[in-house]
Amino acid sequence: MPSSRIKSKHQIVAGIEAELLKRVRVEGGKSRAELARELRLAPSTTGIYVDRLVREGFLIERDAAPLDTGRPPKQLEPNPAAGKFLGVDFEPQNLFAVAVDFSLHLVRRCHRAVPANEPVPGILRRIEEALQSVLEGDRRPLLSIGVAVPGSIDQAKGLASGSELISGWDNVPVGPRLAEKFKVPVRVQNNIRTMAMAELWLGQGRGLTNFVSLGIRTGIGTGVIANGQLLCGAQGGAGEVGLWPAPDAPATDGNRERTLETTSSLGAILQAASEAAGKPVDFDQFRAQAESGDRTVLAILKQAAEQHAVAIYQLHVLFDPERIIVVGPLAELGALYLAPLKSSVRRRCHRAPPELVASSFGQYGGALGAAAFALHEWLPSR
Amino acid sequence: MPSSRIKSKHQIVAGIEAELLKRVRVEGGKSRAELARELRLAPSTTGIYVDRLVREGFLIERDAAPLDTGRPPKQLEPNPAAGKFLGVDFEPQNLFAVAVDFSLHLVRRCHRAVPANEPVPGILRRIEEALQSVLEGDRRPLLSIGVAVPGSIDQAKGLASGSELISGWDNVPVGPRLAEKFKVPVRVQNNIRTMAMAELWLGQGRGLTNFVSLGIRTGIGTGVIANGQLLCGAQGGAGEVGLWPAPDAPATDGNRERTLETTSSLGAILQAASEAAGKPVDFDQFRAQAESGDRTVLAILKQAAEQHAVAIYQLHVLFDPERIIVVGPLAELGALYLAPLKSSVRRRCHRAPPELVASSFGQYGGALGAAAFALHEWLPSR
DNA sequence: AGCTATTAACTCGATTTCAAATTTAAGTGA
DNA sequence: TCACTTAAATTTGAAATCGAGTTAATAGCT
Repeated sequence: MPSSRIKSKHQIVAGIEAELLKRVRVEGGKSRAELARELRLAPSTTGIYVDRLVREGFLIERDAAPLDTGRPPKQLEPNPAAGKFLGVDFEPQNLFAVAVDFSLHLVRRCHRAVPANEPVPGILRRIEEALQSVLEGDRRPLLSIGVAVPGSIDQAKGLASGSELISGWDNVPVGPRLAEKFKVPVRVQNNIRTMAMAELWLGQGRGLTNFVSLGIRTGIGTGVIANGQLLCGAQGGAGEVGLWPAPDAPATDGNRERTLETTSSLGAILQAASEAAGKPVDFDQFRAQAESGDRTVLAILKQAAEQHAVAIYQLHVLFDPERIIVVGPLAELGALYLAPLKSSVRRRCHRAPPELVASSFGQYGGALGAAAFALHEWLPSR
Repeated sequence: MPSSRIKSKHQIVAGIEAELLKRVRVEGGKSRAELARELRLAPSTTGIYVDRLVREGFLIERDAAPLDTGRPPKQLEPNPAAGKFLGVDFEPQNLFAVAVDFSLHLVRRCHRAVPANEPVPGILRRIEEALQSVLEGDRRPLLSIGVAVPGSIDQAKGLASGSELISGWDNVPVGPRLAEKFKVPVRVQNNIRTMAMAELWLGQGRGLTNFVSLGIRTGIGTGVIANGQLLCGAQGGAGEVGLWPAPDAPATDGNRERTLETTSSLGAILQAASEAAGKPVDFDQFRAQAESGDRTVLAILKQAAEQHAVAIYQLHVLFDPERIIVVGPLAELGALYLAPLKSSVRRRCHRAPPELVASSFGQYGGALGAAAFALHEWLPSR
């Protein structure tokens, strides 16, 4: 494997502590011995770390599960009272925020609609306000905040740029601004990618090291986990498959180029449905019509699935993932959407088709992913 | 960053030694202090490691370069006599093999033509024979062998499978077979990916952590370096962009599907040129015709470049790489190929187009990459 | 020449981590 | 009840790594 970075002792120590906490969170009830085997550390060393984490209140010891044979292990659990993390997901029309405890269980959430064309300062204020609202209500210490926003992300500086859908979205200092207000580390990440994080740690991607999530909301993008790592690209702008050409798609209004996003995003789908109905259709109406078997609506859905299938096929042969996860409102339609999608993908594949599943998160996936991202990047301070 | 694996002490030690050697190889003349800063190790620790590597004959100390101020550092160089590595690249019609010394300098190479439809046992015999021929001629110890072959790769077992172009290419035990004959560790990797390795360590990708190489030979594939790591996919089958649909391409013979590979690989290009000429055209002839300004040939080239540009644009927005490198015979055509390619890519991009360059390796890129792969995976035995 | 500034390389006591041995806490069967 | 087995947790002495301080080697200046 090319140039894996060597870490200094301090980094290693913090990394081991973080990794221990992570493993206990992901699957509680582990013992020191089990962790030692998993991390290939000496049992004695693991003991030292675990003892410290227990002493500092991050882990708690439950009394021991019986075992067929041998001394029963003392089981470890994350201490929910150790602290909490916030996650917020902003996409042009909506703002979702969550608070999770130390074991990633949801403790609070909120949703706010955002007016179209809200200027950037207003957006930032609303993000702060939403975070404040999920922050209240318990006295656990706040440890870190994850923020999911559209566009390219400069993670080091906490800046967001270049979303086509928001004017003035350029070098917006999301990270520094929130860090100053809440006095904790803030991680900024693209919101399609945080949805992939949510899948990786809580959803359909648990235990996998190679998967692709295709997010279909106002725009279309992918979050890719390869070798267990999130792909961000050199400028934090990876995953913009919405810009891929879609030459086979039916023409939309003549001026715009035919891309995956202009022809087959949720926006494009709802617009097509609105045009067919002669009146504005929102997603709930669209869903209701689809579930009642409306032919026109189902045809629109199938048409879009056809386009998505092309992209999925391409991602499949490019990444050779273990699984491809469809994320976003369409995932909530179940077989109505997934069946035509799968059959279209299968038709294109000569070899084994990808394992294709729908996300099981609702709308809060992006915010949960942001919180999970913050949690997993967070290091127990020494 | 998700679940980075914690390493045991032994792994760390071997890893540090390998990393030190790597850095000295990539850029000679480094000092202990410089290496300590780069790896964030204590100078004392670095000293211990370097001393050991010098004692064991992997590094040699040159006397000290002057410095504006301060004690001049003892410069370190890889010891070319420490050992050598072999690399071999098999693609359906050709076999390239190289021997490199410990600092990755070429010491021997050879090329063999392989008859079309050569059965698998014959292929393996020819690979062994080519390796044997570059092995001879000096007495440095052989340390490891890298093998580049088409198809999906099971790296752990050293098996290759599933190339559409070779019948019977299924679970071929390349690694075990060569390991038994040559008694050294053998690394097997897909040959498009080894070409990316060659770029990463010796070519246009040096110093980058995010780039894409697009290889156009008999087939079309990509090798992607993301976060400094090579993407292989869950089954070692990543990068098969040759299977991407190419609906805009002109029709080839009616039966075959229109994919990037069927419409725009080197094979497809030469076939189109042959049809136009009414007689078989090989690449050297094609090249001569292109360089003499033959309109038909240039039109065929431009047509292909148009298709490649679509794929490059898609890879650009998907990976957000620092650079995209075109690899393979077409890269040798220089501006004749690159100019239409670049203009076509630019036409598709609304934002900044990718930095697009041609590989500077000749045909031995794959073999060199295989050797580099073996070298970088090799660990100084303890 | 002698002094100062600067950086490399080395030395050495303190700390971390390991591997092996020991202790602990159960179940099992005579 | 009491060995015997098994596996977790802990203890312990050895090996590794660190960080701070020391020495070495050079340039520039007086």
